[in-house]
Amino acid sequence: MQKKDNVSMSVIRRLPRYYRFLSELCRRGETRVSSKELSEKMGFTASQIRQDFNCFGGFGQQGYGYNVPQLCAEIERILGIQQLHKCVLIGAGNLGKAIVGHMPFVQLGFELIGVFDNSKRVIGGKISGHEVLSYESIASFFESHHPVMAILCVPREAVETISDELYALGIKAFWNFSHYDITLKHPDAIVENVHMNDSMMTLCYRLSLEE
Amino acid sequence: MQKKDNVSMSVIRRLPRYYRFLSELCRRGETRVSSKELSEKMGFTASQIRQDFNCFGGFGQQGYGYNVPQLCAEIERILGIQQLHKCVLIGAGNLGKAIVGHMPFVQLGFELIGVFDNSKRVIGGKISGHEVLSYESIASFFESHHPVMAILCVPREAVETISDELYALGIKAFWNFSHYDITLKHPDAIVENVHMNDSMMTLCYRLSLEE
DNA sequence: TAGATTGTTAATCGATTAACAATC
DNA sequence: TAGATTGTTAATCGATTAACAATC
Repeated sequence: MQKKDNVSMSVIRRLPRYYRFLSELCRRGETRVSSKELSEKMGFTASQIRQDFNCFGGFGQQGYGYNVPQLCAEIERILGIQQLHKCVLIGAGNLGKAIVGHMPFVQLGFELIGVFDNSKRVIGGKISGHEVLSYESIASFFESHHPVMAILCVPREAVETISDELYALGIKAFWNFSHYDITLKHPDAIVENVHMNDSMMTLCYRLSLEE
Repeated sequence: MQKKDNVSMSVIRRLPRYYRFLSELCRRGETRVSSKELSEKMGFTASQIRQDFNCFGGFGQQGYGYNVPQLCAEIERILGIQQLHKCVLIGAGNLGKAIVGHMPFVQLGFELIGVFDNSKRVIGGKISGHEVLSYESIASFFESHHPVMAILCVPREAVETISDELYALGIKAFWNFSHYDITLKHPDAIVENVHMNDSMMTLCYRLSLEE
């Protein structure tokens, strides 16, 4: 039942994966799972799985294993998914549209409260039920709504300016897709860069290895 | 000048990042850089940087540092970026369009040779200069063109079927975006899943920590 | 009780960092 | 030559795995 307070990033990054698997088991109505079964399904070792869960407390029962819905709920709680952090998305191009249309925000702990663009062509239109607002009005929007996270889907040239502006307006975290190869740096802000370029180059390397 | 043949994935995953930084230095006309300078700019330790480069050979010169264009070229060579692996993209929805329009394929070591969809509405149309082909014709396309990598941008329900089909047709690698939370498993295939969901949940966790 | 499986400690493995001799 | 910086070995650190006592 001990509870580490400095859980390593290696563990944290595995949590969403556990959550995905356990949600699926839950959905199928499974009630019970052992670290051994999970290890076979997920490709981690049983030992690692027990270690990971024990960073947060003893969720299992000797001789039985883990209760699926309970474990699932615990991980959901640890991830803080019930909190619905308010977020905005900047850039209603194809990538922005794909994310607005297909990201299950609420299931991931977020609430999308605004979509912004600076192009007259799209402002005022709707994507997946969200009206596209003018980026020019974003300061007053922040004053009244206080979003904490911004998803950036804007062109390369615009990233730096926009992230600076949003940071000044008090945004706490960025999820940056914008042009695949920038590294955002803002003191105190949480930045998650989705480096598509890097991941594709890694793929290139691995293909090259095979000749 | 020793050359490890089993370079760890931790090192490989840093290579694209080195490449991005060095390309930028190159572009600016810098000719020389030391591991110390790089460490300050990139946030790795100088020691790690030297270790990393030395997995592949001695690219530097004592007392001088590294020659920027040369080092950059070496990493490009290691990553195999000049090889232009043929790839196809499946699914010409918003995500597919964003990727076709904005991924600098050639710079990343790939050549996009076909875009496929199964919707009559988009087949025959063009996105960023690429004609959208019918998914039904993909088998014959494979026979004549032999792509090695497939980018999946299709709905969740379609992922499994499509990946099975392409694997049977001889595809060697998948870059799977399709619905953010599937884990593709094909024996022998190289699979790179872009888990947007997971990355967003990690962000949620970190935001929750801050209250 | 016997069997199963956790929680937890100890051992191993691998990756990062420090140190320094080699050398430009 | 003196100063700088690599290449490389050794030390440290952290993460994973193994082992097993606790206990359901």
